[in-house]
Amino acid sequence: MSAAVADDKPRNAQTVKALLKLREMVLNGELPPGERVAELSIVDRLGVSRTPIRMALVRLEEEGLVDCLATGGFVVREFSDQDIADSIELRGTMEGMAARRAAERRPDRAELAEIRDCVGNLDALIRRRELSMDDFSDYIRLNDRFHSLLVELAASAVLKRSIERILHLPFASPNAFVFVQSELPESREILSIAQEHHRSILEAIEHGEGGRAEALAREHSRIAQRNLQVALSNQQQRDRIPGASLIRQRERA
Amino acid sequence: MSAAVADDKPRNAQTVKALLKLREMVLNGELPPGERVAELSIVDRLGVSRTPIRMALVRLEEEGLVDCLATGGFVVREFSDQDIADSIELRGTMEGMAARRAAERRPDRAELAEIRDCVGNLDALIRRRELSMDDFSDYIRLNDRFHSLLVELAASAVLKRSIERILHLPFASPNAFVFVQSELPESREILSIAQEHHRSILEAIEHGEGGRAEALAREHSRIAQRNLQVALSNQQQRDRIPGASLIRQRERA
DNA sequence: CCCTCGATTTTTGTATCCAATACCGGTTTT
DNA sequence: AAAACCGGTATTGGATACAAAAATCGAGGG
Repeated sequence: MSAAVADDKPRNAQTVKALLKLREMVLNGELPPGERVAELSIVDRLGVSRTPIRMALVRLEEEGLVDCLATGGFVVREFSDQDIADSIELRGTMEGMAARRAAERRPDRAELAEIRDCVGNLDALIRRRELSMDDFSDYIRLNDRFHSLLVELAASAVLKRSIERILHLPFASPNAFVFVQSELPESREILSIAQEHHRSILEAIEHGEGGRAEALAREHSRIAQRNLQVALSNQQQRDRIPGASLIRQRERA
Repeated sequence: MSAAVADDKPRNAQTVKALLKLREMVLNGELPPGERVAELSIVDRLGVSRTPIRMALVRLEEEGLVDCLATGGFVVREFSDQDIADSIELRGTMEGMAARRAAERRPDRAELAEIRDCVGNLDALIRRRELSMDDFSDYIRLNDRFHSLLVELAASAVLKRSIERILHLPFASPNAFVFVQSELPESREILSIAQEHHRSILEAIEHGEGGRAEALAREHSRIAQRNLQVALSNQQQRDRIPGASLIRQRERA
């Protein structure tokens, strides 16, 4: 019998630790945009040697979170509002392709079971009278699941990789701005619209309607675009710095 | 006066050397798919120490050319014919987005000058009676340039990065299969069709017709799909191994 | 004959070491 | 006073050292 509990110590523990921590530090602004990332300063902060930190930095550079300085070393990349909007649009485009591919593949009932279940759960969630904070985190989980399953249904490894990579960019994830909705009076309506999208995307896939599936997935990503706009104007009202980062708001999520 | 000749010795020369060489070795099959990449074996072959090799491998893993083995180390990734087709489709999708974005941006004459020039040169090239091998390499250069400029016109850093990354995948580049055309009797006709696409994509951008530009860019990528099919059936005729790699053919390019 | 187990030998992941060079401040010079 | 110069420090890229894990291979047992 296998005695292996979840004591999974990956062989490259230090590197993944550095990668996860550094990514988090960049995303939540602990390492401000434009700041040079001195490896030594990270060494004391994380307690791992330079080597895994450098590996992690290379990965982050490929992901696009840091830039490789010509003179050597890395700086935290600055993301303009336009960059964030572009990421969302690109995600929408690629998820559109995924939806079309899924529809054209004509998956059978078994393959569709999970995503149907997911949509069903979302339906049930939305139907509740009041939406507590727990409900919102459930929503985020289910929403994430829907998007993952959609990509899975496209059955394309390269598409999957490309989409997953872009999700690491700041605010590109499908629910990066759900926390904005949760504060909006029309929150429930937005969720209903999104859920209507989910349902019809699934329907289009079931019917093999590739074009419709694609168009809907793209339209779906516009919700994120709108939430981004709201977040930006909220922030603009709060402090008068126009294009500044959204990091503060995000911490509440 | 600046005495600096092109003695550009980048600070990280070893790493880029390892990256370029390793990428080439993977792409031309010197490192066959499925083979584990032992760092030591690379050390003697390239004459650089493990550290830069390791960096390069991490980058290649992010690019998708090698996979990170759960047990540790890297293996050359296997690309199925479907993977190659998917890469082309994804490139077409993203270039479609680029074309639409370019059209919606309404670039002015100055911004369009280069791509117009490029299309003009392509026109002149196609009009020649006979196409020599030199002409074909000119075509490849100009075609590459057209696609780069298209992405440039979209003015989206994140889109640009995503497209450039996928171009590193095997046979994903816009002219990966032009060498197939060059052997085909209908070669000239295919080039004409492609050029017609180039012209109308530019026209759509000039007129601000985003949807048309997108549709055309996508259609344009179908040429690559067809060339892939031809290459595959060619190879299937030659040796009877169905899904085998296209590497042999590529070496002639 | 095949399978299992164990010792040997690679190979990896991480830490450290070294040389080169970019950065910073003070100094000098015009 | 401003700009160029210079020297010291800090930091990076690359090489190496070392320990732990994994593949390899052979012997022994079923």
